[in-house]
Amino acid sequence: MASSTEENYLKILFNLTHEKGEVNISELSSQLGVSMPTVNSMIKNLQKSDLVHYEKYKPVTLSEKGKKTAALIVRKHRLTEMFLVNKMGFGWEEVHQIAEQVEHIHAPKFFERMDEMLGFPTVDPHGSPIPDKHGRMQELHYKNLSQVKPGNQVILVALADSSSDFLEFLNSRKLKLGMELKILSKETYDQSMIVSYENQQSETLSEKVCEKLLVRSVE
Amino acid sequence: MASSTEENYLKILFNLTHEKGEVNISELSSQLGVSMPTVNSMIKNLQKSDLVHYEKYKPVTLSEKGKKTAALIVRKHRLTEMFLVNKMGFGWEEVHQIAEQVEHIHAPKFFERMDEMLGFPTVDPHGSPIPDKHGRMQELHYKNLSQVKPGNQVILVALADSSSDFLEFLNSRKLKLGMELKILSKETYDQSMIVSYENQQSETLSEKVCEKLLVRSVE
DNA sequence: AATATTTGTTAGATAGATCTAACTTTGTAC
DNA sequence: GTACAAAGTTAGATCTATCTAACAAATATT
Repeated sequence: MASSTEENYLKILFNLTHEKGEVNISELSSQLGVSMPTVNSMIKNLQKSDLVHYEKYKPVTLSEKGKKTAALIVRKHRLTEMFLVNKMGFGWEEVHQIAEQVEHIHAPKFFERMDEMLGFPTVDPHGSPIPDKHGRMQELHYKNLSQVKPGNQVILVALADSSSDFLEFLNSRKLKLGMELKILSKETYDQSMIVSYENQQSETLSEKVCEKLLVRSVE
Repeated sequence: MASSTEENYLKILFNLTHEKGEVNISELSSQLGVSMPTVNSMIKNLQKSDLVHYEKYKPVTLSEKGKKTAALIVRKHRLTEMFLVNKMGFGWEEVHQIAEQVEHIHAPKFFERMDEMLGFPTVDPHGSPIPDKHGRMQELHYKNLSQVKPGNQVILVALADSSSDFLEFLNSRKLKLGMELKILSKETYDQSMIVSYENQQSETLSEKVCEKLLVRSVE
């Protein structure tokens, strides 16, 4: 069984694979906050356990076994976040650090009970999909708000950044998942957007923010 | 901050101190499932961090700092067990292994929320006291059933053994905390007792079992 | 009291996860 | 296409938590 450390490598490998497609040693190194030689030697371990494919100087990829293992850790993380928000009254900006620890607990029944109590959710509080108990995750490819043309109306369905800083920013602007957003205009100079929502509130959102807001069109 | 390993040493030290008064290296060794030299060296570490007092060939004792640290770990363990039973529908025989992992999570708010949701319980599902958030634990000194004379009536309030084997045995005899028990007779040969309870059910309980059932007199 | 048993200690080895320093390979830029 | 920068690797050290083997102290037994 993988150690917590190995589980973290697999999880980050899984997330980076979905975000950027390719994962190299230096990216892992900075995401994990450890030196490159450390990553290098750990990747060799994971390779010995058939969890990753690796060739010198090439990007690292998860094996099928590694993908499944990683997906099940991500599942535990996201179920935990959902449980903390929906059953324990935490704000979405508070749950990441806790889930980061709970995800390493080995107790299938514990997570099955969470799942049941939550009514088998398919996404977490940040709109990220929750892999099923076999480690299968539906790939969701949403547009981000910065690609939407002024005049259009969309629904905020997920976030490309779940850092507490960003979540607190969204709280301060009363932005929540599920909201209908109307793009009023876009500034050509800095790509910032003026967006109105819900109770006619309207806000200016920088390009940096718009890129992290994932949306789908209103049917 | 103490590692999970150190936390386990402190917790077992705390529990053994309350159960047996004195704690020696060999007892720790068998309870933790590690060799005596390992315990010896870890105790020296804990001593450096002022968590225990130790002199060669003498029993180990917790310092004030160690007591508090240990009590807070026990608090997390017992709150978790209570949460699993009362809020997540687990049986009392299933929760120990899970709590064993959850107790090492560093997230004060997580346990405060559990505490609130549970209505600030003072004992866990096995009747053991839950230390408060300052690490203070009320000492409960219950009699055990084997010391009760035939003819008397008592209430089952706690267990001196929370192993799943014992808990499953209690399940099979429908024994639960809070039940009123009447001692009908005691066998002089093997100290086994015939006890009746609730719906007039009556059972023979061996001395070994009676010693693990903690009771108080009916007022 | 002498001896045997249990308990505890010391020394030295190992495995996991990390680091720094030094070197190599790959990719980029002029 | 050489040269520089970025990315990756190797070697060797460190720290934690563990082990076994050998020895020493304390306790129990006769």
